Amino acid sequence: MPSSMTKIDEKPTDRNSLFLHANNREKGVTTQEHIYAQLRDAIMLGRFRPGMSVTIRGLAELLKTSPTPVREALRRLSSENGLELLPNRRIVVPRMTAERLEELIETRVELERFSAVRALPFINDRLIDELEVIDARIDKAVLAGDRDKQIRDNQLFHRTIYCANPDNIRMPMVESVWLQLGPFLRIALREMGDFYKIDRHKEAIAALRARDPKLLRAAIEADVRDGVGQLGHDAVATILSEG
Amino acid sequence: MPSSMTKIDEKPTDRNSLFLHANNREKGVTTQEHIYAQLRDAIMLGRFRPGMSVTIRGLAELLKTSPTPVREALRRLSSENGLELLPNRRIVVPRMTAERLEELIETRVELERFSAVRALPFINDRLIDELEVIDARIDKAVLAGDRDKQIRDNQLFHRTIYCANPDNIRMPMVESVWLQLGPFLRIALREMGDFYKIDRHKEAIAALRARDPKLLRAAIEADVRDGVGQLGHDAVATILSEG
DNA sequence: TTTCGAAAAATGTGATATCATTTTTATAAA
DNA sequence: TTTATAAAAATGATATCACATTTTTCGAAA
Repeated sequence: MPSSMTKIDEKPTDRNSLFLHANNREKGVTTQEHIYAQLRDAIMLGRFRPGMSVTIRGLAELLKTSPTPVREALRRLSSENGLELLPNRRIVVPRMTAERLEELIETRVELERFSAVRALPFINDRLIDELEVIDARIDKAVLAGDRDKQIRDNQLFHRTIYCANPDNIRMPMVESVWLQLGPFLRIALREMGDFYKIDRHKEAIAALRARDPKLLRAAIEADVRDGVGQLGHDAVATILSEG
Repeated sequence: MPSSMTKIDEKPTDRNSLFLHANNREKGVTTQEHIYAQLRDAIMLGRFRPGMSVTIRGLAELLKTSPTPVREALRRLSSENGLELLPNRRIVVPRMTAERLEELIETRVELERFSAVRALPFINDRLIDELEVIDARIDKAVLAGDRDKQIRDNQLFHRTIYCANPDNIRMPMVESVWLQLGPFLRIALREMGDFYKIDRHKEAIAALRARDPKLLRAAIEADVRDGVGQLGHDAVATILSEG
């Protein structure tokens, strides 16, 4: 486990506990954009535990800026349902329920299968080669136990496929689902261990090479379900009770 | 045509042209929330023409507030892809292309069919009665030529179905698609006239009463396609060239 | 008339101050 | 010890100011 996780593990309800690199942002990127990216990344990688609350001032202090850009970044993240603005104006990481989890998974399946098929006409061999490079990186990350890289490159793999369609308007929706699964995903991956059964990515690549929509749909669905869907109801209950 | 549209028609690229009631917001609603709702409503109802640009200060003046809450509202709307924040920091209403329109329609079909079916287990007779009341209101609005009411109540009809599922996480995505269709929808409705072929809502209601998923999917798909999908390619081209 | 360039205006971004509300803390009573 | 209550602190919301960048304006040169 990376040492950067310890603090959160100690006091689950503590806010503003920690995250990555504080302020090494490129030129031309606004503060708001930078904060948004940082927070989004942290949520995606499961740095924030469900139920945890954050404050504008706390984040501003942590990221060495004023409340204004933080507030806008939070507004965006809540628009994408990565954070929840409670009626009492408190900002929390949404809690997971078995029902919500199922909705998220089924929605991932629907959106991503469809997006893959809609991208198919735009797929070329160069892009498939690129996908194989990414997939190789994922395999290496799994072996190395590098969860962050695994999660990030897995998303990159999917994003690369779907965005082959230049007019794809579902990408923000897919990203929103990923964001909502983020706080849960980290815990799930820990519980599940690394028992990756079959490499669905290789199935997807084969389907893309064959330009076969049905195979592609099946591969994407299988991959999504393998990711978080395969958890038995008992395991889900265990994880849910935790956060 | 409501008189409230004239200004925009006169000078299509003018910004901050007009909208509804300026400041009659309920107590407890924050300024940002109010502005967000106003702008969202305006976009949904096609008050903003594709390509039109808005400014923070302009909207702030128009709505009699400071730039701060306006910026946050705009941030939210761009997160929902109802507005576009250009790299040169200008804020514009996205333009429509034939490809994007097709993506939007197909995504509506996928999302809404699925959401309807996922709501089916939660449907009760009281809710179906409610739907019939809403549908009657729509019929009346169509006859009266009240486009605003037609659009609003049509959305309410769909929302009422999908939100019967208390864990539905696709509603924000559906609303985002509606938002993106907004600026186009108004023009499309004007071009198409009122030739509503068959009342798909009544088909949907029948399917709900029968608790029949297949019928429901078919009815929802037909309704969505009737809405904007039925436009021939020529008509689309005409409309697109306009904005 | 068109094109170019500098001044002026407009605009987005971010920091700070103020206010209202909420949360927390501290103190006292049961 | 627990509960209730009031003071204190924290927090979110908004307005305002300053700054950097972009856009527009306007006049001179081609």
